[in-house]
Amino acid sequence: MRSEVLAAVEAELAEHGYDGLTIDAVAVRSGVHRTTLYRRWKSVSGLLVDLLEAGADDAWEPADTGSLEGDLIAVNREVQAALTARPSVTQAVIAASFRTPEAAEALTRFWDDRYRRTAVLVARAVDRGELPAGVDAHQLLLTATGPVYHQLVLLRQPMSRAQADHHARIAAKAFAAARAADLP
Amino acid sequence: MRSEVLAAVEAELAEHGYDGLTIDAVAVRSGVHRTTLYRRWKSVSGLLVDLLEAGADDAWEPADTGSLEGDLIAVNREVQAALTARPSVTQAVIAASFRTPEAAEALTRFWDDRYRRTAVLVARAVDRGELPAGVDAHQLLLTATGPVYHQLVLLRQPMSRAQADHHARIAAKAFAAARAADLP
DNA sequence: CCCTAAATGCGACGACTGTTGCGTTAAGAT
DNA sequence: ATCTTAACGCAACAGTCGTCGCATTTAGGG
Repeated sequence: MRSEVLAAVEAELAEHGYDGLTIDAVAVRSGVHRTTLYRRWKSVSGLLVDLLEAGADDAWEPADTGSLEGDLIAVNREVQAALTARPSVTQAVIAASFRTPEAAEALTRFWDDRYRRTAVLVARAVDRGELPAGVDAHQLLLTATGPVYHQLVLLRQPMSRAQADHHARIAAKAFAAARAADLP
Repeated sequence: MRSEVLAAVEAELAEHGYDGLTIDAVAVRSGVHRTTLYRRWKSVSGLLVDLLEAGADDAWEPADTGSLEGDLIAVNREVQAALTARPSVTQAVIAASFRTPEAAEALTRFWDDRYRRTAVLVARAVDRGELPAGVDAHQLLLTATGPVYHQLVLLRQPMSRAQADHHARIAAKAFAAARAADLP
């Protein structure tokens, strides 16, 4: 039952986008009654939150390519792919997060978890001597991923995978350069 | 009449936020009839778009501090201030942009204009020899402002002015470092 | 096999949003 | 001053969203 409903949500999302996503459409497509949807998921945002959490891999961890630059490129490619997918569940939940607090909380929980897990690649880079100890992992990841999110979500302009790669390299070099500048 | 309505929109925005912003509330507060609001502004998004365009300074231009780093810091401080203001019209329009195409278009027009104007500080830096010719201004500005937007709008976490400054410095150094790396 | 409780289907209802037709008012031109 | 036109106020209306009461089904335990 849950899977049918979530599949219907995804299909509706692909066809009509977030602003065209309605409970009734999900009901008729999934064959589940309106009332049941309202009772179990409360709202459209609730459906999207469940879809997000259903798609969240509990075992997810960032790729280990052997270099900070490579790791950041891998991260940025995942971000770019998630935001340009059709339909993009991430984009939909972002949209929903501006309407209901539940979606906003689910999204911050999701990102909080992801950024926390991704921090290990910074630790690895420190161990390799690519970065100085004490680097703020969140700040570094923000430098790498922030431009990608901003371009694709807020500015609503295209960003190729190559450009996403480039921003990853900029972040890697910027923080490595900071280290070089600290040396005598 | 227009100014009273926009003032009412801003006041309602401050009290109830975007998701609590309703046409009726604006009508009673401004003393203008519902129907008139629907006819002239079409929707809540229309009101916010008008508020954004009313607040947009036609003569705006980025500060000229004499250095790329200083200029980017000034830009990031404006962004940070706009996003943490109470109420933040920018945040409200961003929220509206996920519901109606009109708001999305108005927002991209606004940012397109701002980023285009801000590009002059990159040209100045090139003239001063701080940056190599041919630097992609948009990419540089994205590196500086992207993290600020992402942190404050999507991640919904605080970012101090000092942190915004830091991201401006990172961007300045990253692109300047790229130039140094190109030199023999 | 039956009994109980939880979940679902169903129809109807109230609340809210946006629209329309019509009368009234205000502004500008001759 | 009068006429014309556009904008506004007003009330009623339709469509949609979310909720509620009740009947039906399903699952689990005695």
